[in-house]
Amino acid sequence: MAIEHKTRTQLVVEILREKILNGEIVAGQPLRQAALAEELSVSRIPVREALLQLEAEGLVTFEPHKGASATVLNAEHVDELFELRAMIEGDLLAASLEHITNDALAQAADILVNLDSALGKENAANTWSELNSEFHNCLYSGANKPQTASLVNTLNKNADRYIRMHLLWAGGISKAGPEHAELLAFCQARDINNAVAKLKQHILNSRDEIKAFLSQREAS
Amino acid sequence: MAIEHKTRTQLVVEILREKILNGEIVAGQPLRQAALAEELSVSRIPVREALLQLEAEGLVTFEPHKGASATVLNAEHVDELFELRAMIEGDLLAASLEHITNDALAQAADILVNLDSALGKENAANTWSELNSEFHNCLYSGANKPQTASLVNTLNKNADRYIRMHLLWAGGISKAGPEHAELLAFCQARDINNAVAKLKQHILNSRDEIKAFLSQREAS
DNA sequence: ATTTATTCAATTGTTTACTTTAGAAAAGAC
DNA sequence: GTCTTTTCTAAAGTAAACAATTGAATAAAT
Repeated sequence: MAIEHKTRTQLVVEILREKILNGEIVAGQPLRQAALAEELSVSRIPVREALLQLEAEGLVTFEPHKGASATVLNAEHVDELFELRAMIEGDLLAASLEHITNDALAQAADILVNLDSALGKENAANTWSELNSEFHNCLYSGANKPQTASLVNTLNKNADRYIRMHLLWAGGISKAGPEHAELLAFCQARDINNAVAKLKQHILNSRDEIKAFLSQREAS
Repeated sequence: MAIEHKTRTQLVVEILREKILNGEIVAGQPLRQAALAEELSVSRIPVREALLQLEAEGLVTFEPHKGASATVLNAEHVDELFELRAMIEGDLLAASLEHITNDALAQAADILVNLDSALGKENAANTWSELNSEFHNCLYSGANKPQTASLVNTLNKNADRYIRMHLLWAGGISKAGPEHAELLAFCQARDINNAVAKLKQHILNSRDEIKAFLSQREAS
């Protein structure tokens, strides 16, 4: 198999994205091109291109002549983001369940086992959110809607920031475990209506927990 | 008022976007950085950055070391795109009608008049699609959902390519005129359910017309 | 003392020049 | 003659140098 040559831009995107997701780069803090370039041992060009891509993903804002910074996290953003996700992912799940394979469902079940056992471990936030994405993507694998799927992944990268924050500070979305199990059961039964309803409820519940956490945090 | 300094990248984005939307740049045709740079009298860096932004908008695909090209237009793409639009714009309209002002509705009515009269004129495709966007955005102005609104605008830039193509070759979406009028009437009556249903029907009708046109075109 | 110009430094935007990659053409092996 | 290997070229990726913009600090004006 051929070695895949990643461009410096792609590497910088991945590094910066991870730093934003895990909170190492804090929201609002200016991202100086020269500083990042030196830190990562590249020139400013790949850094600029990476920042541009991250802006398209919604993780960064880029103002001409002013510079870039990680987008700020707030309650209104959560509201809109998670409602969008509930709507679009609901649609995607419905389309997927029409054609999903038993293999995909078995794989989802496997991921669920790892997901539950990830909570106590080292680096829980990172691995949990990664497995969580895998689980959901697995359930959507039958949809055959590439644009929608890629949109969902972009939205999830934004949601991920809140989910990791919440995981880190509050120990996790309390209802996620049982909700995932129930969701999978409805999917295995190909019960589209209940599966979609459960998924939307799952997303909106996490929205509520995160909003509650955020407003509590803002108060102090 | 201060003079707004647009960066070269921004200018290149606008020029290339317009060329893609109006078909001057044909789908699949490779976009050579050096050639574009010379044509627009800039260096390759702003061209690269512009291509990256257009990729984020879905108008261009960018493959490392291979180069960029305008994304290809096809029936499956239309299907997914217009269904996404129907769902998201429906949601946006519902949210908007809760708070929309009479001023916004009056403005929408004004735009509708211009829209109808634009069809016969010179450059009909460009002005029609621009006014069409304005009309829809006007109806969504009460939503207070900035992320959703910006997503809708991105999706519409993609849809615009098909709409302009159809406008140019087939003379326009046949039912658009009366549908717009009916939609506006429901909005003025603040009849959310009927307005949303009409909007979705309007979007899905244009999907059908465009798909019919595309498959007919592929045959010949 | 407050407001308006002016200078200056930090940072971004852009160009030019250099390096690397991918894919086609040419050369060699069988 | 077909298949592998090598060479070469066009294009993309990257770096380093240069130019332009912003906003703050300073100076001037009323």
